[in-house]
Amino acid sequence: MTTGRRERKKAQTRKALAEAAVRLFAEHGYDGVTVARVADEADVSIATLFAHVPDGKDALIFDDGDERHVWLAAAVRERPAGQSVLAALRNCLAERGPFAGDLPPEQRRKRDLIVGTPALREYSRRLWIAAEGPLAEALAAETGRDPADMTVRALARYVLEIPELAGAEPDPRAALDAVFDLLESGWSERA
Amino acid sequence: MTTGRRERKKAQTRKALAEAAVRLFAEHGYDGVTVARVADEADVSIATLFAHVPDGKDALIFDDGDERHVWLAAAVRERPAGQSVLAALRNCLAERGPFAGDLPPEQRRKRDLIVGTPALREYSRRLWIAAEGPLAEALAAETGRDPADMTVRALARYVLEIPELAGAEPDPRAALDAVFDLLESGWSERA
DNA sequence: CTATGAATTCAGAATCATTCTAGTTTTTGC
DNA sequence: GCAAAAACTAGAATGATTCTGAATTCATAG
Repeated sequence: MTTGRRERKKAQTRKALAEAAVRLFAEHGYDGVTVARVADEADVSIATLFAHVPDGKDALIFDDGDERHVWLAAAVRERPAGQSVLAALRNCLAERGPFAGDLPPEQRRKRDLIVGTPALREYSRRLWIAAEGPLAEALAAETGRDPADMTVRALARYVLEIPELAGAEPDPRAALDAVFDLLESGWSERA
Repeated sequence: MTTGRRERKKAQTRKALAEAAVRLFAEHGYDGVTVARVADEADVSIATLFAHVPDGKDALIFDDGDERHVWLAAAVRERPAGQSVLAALRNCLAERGPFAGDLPPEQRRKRDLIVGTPALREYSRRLWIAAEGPLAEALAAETGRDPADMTVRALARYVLEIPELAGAEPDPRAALDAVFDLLESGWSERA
C-alpha cells in the first residue's frame, strides 16, 4: 500500500526537488536562489513545491530527517547489555550527521552546505530537537522514570543539541566526546 | 554624548514600538498582527519601524535583550568567594527571564506572550544563545581554561538553553534546579 | 547664529516566501 | 470504463523585508 505508482512518483519528485536545491544552493548560496528557481529546475510549479515541502525553503534539502527519532530510540532500547544509555547515544551520533567519517563527495558537499548556511543549520537543529519527546520517553522507559521528569527531558535535549553544538568544530569527533563526557560526569567533577 | 535629543527620541520611538507590539500581539495573537499595524499604532512608517528593529517582527517586543551577556559574565566574575560558577549562574538565572517570581502584571503578560508564541520563544532563545561566546570566555577565565575548550563552550550553551528548556514547565523554578543539578553532577551519578 | 553634513523619516515600488483559489489532469478502487 | 480522491497548475493575494530617492531634523564647527 505504500508502493503504488503514486507513492513512487511522489518520492521521485521530492528527491528531484532536494537535488535541485542542493545543487543550486551550493552554487549560488542559499540566499542567491529563489524557490521559484528550484521549482523550475525540478520542473514543477511553485504550488507543487510547497505541497511536497510544507515546511518551506529551509526544508527543501532535507529529503529524509523524519525518522531520526526512530533510530535514536532504537539505539537506546536495543543497546548491548550493560551499556549505558549515554554510551549508546554517543555511538549512535558518532556515525550520523556531521560526525560521519568519510562520506561520498556528494554527501560531503551537502553537509558543508548545511554547516555553512545559518538557515539550514537552524532547520537541521529543529529536526534533531523534534526527536526530544520520543527520546525522552525511551530514556525514561529504560531507566525507570517518569517521561515528564525534567532531568530526562533535559538530557534528551542536550544530547540532541550536540550536532549543532559540535558539528562545526575542527575535530567534530573529539568535540562530541568532550560534550558526552561533560554530560556523563557533570561539571563539578572537573572544576 | 549619549544624551542628545536624537538618542532620546530614538529610545522613545523604540519603546513605543515595543509597547504597541506587546499590546497588539497580546490582543490579536502574533500572526494576527501585521508589522504595518504596529507601525501605525506607534505612528511611524514601515521603513522607520525596520530602521529601529532591523531583526524584524520577532524582535519588536524585545526592547532590551542586548545586555544579557553583560550581567551573565558579571555574575560569574563577581560571584562570592568560594561559590562555584554554576551556583552563580543558577542564582542569576533564577531571578531573570521566565523564572522571576512575582512580576508586575504588565511584565507577566509579556512573559506569557513570549512563552506562548513559538516565534517569540525562538527569538528569545536566540538572544540567550548570543551570550554563549562571552559567557564561555568568562567561564574559561575563571577556571583557567582555553576559551575555545569544547567543555566550556558546551557548558555555556547548556546553561543558556535553560530558559527555553525549563521556562514553560509548570514549576519553572524546580525545573531550573533539576537541570542545574544534572549539569553539576552528570547523568551517570544518578543512573 | 547659521551653514553643512550626518542621521532620520517617509512614501511607494520591488522582491520573495508562502498561501489561496479555482479549475485541470492523474491515479486508484471498483 | 467511471467516479471519487489526490496531485497539479497558473495566477492572484498577503505579508515581511529591502530598496530608492527625496524631504526633514539634528548636531555642531565656525
